[in-house]
Amino acid sequence: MITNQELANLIFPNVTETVEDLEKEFPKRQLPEGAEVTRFAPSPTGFLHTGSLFTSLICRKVATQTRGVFFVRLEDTDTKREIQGSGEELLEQLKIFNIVPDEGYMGNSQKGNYGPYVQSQRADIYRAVIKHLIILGKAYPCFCTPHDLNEIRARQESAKLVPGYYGQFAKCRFLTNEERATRLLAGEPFVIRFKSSGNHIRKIRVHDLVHGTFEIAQNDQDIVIYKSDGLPTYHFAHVVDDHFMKTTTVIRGEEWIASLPIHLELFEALGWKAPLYAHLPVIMKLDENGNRRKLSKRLDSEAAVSYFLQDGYPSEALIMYLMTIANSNFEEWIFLHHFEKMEDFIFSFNKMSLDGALFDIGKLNFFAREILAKKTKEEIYDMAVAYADKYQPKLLEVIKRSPSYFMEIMNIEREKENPRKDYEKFGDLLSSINFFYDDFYQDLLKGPLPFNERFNKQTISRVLIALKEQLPFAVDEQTWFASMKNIGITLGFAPNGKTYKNDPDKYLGSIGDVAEMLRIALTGRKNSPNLYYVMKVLTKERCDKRIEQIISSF
RNA sequence: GGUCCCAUGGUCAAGAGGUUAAGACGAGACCCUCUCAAGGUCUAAUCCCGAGUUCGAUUCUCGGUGGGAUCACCA
Repeated sequence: MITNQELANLIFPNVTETVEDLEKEFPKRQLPEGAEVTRFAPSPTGFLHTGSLFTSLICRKVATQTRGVFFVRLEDTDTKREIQGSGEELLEQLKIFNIVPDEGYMGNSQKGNYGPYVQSQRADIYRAVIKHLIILGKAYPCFCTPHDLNEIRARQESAKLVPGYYGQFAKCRFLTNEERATRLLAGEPFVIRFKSSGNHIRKIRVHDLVHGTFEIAQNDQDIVIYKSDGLPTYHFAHVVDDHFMKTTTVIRGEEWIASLPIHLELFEALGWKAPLYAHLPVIMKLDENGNRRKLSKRLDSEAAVSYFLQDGYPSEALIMYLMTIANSNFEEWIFLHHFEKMEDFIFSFNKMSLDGALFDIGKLNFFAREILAKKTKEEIYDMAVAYADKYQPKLLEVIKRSPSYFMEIMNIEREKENPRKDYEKFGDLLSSINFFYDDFYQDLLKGPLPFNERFNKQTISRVLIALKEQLPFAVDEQTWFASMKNIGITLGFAPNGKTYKNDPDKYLGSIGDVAEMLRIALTGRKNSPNLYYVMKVLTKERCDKRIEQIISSF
């Protein structure tokens, strides 16, 4: 007769640490009343997902608000899917969004007393707990091959039964310890399964911070907790880690609700108190058939946080947008606070909507414009340089030609009550300001200029020559504009659009046409910020040269 | 398919047993105007369906429908 203890020793001969030892090693945290311990637990399988940013944002917020702890744990038990370096990348990207963990995995180091925070370094801990479960008779080795498993599944499907490894189908749970030992000794590959005592006919009540209380079927699957590669599965690692790391609130995506009964049963089997759970709605996207689906990293560029970084969105804009999804009262709050100090907003789980929001890039753009409009020219400069340095060398080169010139450009109609709101991301900055730079301006001249065809070249020349005499370098905006108007009138243009429309035969055009000629001559395009300021920034020398060049090209 | 979650304009959504059913983004119109952006004013647009409870249901209950998530030695 082989006891569970003997079986456990046979499987894990070198594991001497017990669960009690571990409990001593990881005592209760000393934290203020009401402090919550949250965690973000990504797998290093690629770049940061927008949904993960959302989750980690809320984890950070909840911990900060309650003076608790937010830590990061790297879930790298799937060695096949692991992408080298992506753990560090994840951390870096979180930092860009001001989401910095208090402890845990920090990229190249680890911080805190509840580690290690990388699952592949916790093998001894998992083994100790599994050994404990085997001794308790709540876990057993399973020798079923993928082939066996497929067979079971096929039988269940044809009999229209719930698929899986449970009850009578869990063949290996009925093996005697002698049989187990014999096969183990023979070197048969195995996994360890949890011996479920649940029944899916029975329901359990579960509590969720977002969804409230609801009923769900008990788990009855003998899930794998220890893989043949010696690493735990997610379910088991979650329970063990969040227990020993003293997580109070597990905040994760809604896709985990279905496996909640497994986790709860595991906690119970180990005699541990389960944490609070908050299952967040997933961010959705409309597919080509008009159906909603979860943002997919493979199909949707906006699923990867790096997409927004590459485009040069201000990081605050994405966070602000995500906060509107997180809490329905946030938007009103941030309007009231003029898009500032969003860290002062108090997040609450019950202000969270229950169905996943469609990702709305238009709304993100709106926040981005608001945020950039609020920045000073110095801030814009710093942000632009940081962006360009990483993603757009050409932009960096242009900015560095003269930081002060760049700042003047960016400062047009900025320092006022209602600043311009035409920039939303740095990715398209260069194309909107390039005409301020002579080399780009010359490139623009290579194409046809968008002069109104109603006017011939003589007329345009006459207008430009006259205006050139009155460029606004010694006068204020009103004075200059009045003088442009006068020049226009002298040359046969109506003082405003209305006058022209009422009597189109009497005039060559309106003052708008005059301004347009000048604008095209100076900028190569029909739209630009206020001409007065554009000219000021360009300097008299440049304006003169450009006008002369246009006239002589006719 | 089983199980669970969800359901107010195009999107994000507030809302209470009786409301003209907020607000924001977006769209459209007008004003301002040298164009654009901004700003101002205005407009259009929503309670999934069916029963039940009730004097009264978009709100409560049930059923349907629709959408989503999940059913691995992945997390």
